[in-house]
Amino acid sequence: MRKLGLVPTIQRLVVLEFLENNHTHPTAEEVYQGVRNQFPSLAKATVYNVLDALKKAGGIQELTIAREAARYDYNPDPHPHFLCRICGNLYDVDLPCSIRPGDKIGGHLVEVAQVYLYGICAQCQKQSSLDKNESKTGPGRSSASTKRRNDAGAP
Amino acid sequence: MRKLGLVPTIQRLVVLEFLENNHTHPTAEEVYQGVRNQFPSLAKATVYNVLDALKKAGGIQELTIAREAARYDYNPDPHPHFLCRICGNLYDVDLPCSIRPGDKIGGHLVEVAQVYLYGICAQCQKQSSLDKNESKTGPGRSSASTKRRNDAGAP
DNA sequence: TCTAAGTCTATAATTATTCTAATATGAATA
DNA sequence: TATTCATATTAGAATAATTATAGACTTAGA
Repeated sequence: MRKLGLVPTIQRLVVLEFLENNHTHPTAEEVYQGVRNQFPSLAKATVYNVLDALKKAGGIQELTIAREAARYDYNPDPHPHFLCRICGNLYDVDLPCSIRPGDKIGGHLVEVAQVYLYGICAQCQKQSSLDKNESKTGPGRSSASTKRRNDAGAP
Repeated sequence: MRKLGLVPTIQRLVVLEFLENNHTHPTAEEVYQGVRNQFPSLAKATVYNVLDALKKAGGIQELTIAREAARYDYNPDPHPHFLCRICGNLYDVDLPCSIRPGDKIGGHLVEVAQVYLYGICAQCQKQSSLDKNESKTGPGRSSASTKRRNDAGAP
């Protein structure tokens, strides 16, 4: 925490630890809910403040992959992300990126580069083909988890 | 408009025409303001509906490059975008993209791929070096246009 | 023209995020 | 250790983008 140039308060440590243990790229709200159990006095504004401070210090990164809410990644190094429009899960993706901070493109100085992919994740593809087979014999059920909203929007 | 499978209402035509003539990637609010002059009865909800319909029909694309508001691009073909954190302008960028819709990455089916770049645009770099020289001789002035909010946030 | 389906308008509601002002805490100093 | 100052936290209100709702209005096709 000190390496980031931040005063190491208990709130910051708790939030950072939560992100360290939850690589699901939670929203600020999800961080707030997840941390409330072990730290009920934590205010939601503090979650926003802490996430912002950590982001600005380079300890985490913020993802604007979905319009509804920002998501936070414990890993501050740039790497592509994949958002499933069925289940809403957000995955890290391993791909080489041709653009680096410091590059100039069309005269514009690049400081941050984000690659966001949208589609159907491996698990939901599998589920959807299972559902199709099921529907030949019995009543089907939705393959979509309702963990997050259902139509996580591709732009 | 019919090619998109949409009922060609006057509202849809006016919004689409506005985007055709304004390649600045406006927000829904900016579309609304820009169209009000020639069509004062247009409701803001209609702007959202129309933009959503056009997006779903594949006539335009929605960009979630900034957390504050979605932006809309008359060109529905995927291509990288650059957001300047000084002036807030959003630029199209010409870069080959290695990922195509239909690709599978780590088992995930990619339908849409977005590349978002954040930094300082060519014009603002120039302006900032001008300001530095100015400040040696006289009182400086901010180089930042206030056209949009000033700290268009990189994630 | 008549009708059903789809669209538009105005307004209210929702939701993520930011602001504000008071309080509390951490770091530096006497 | 007591004091001080800057910074952080809290709770709640405020803001702003977006979505939902309900009724009026168009559009396309018979």
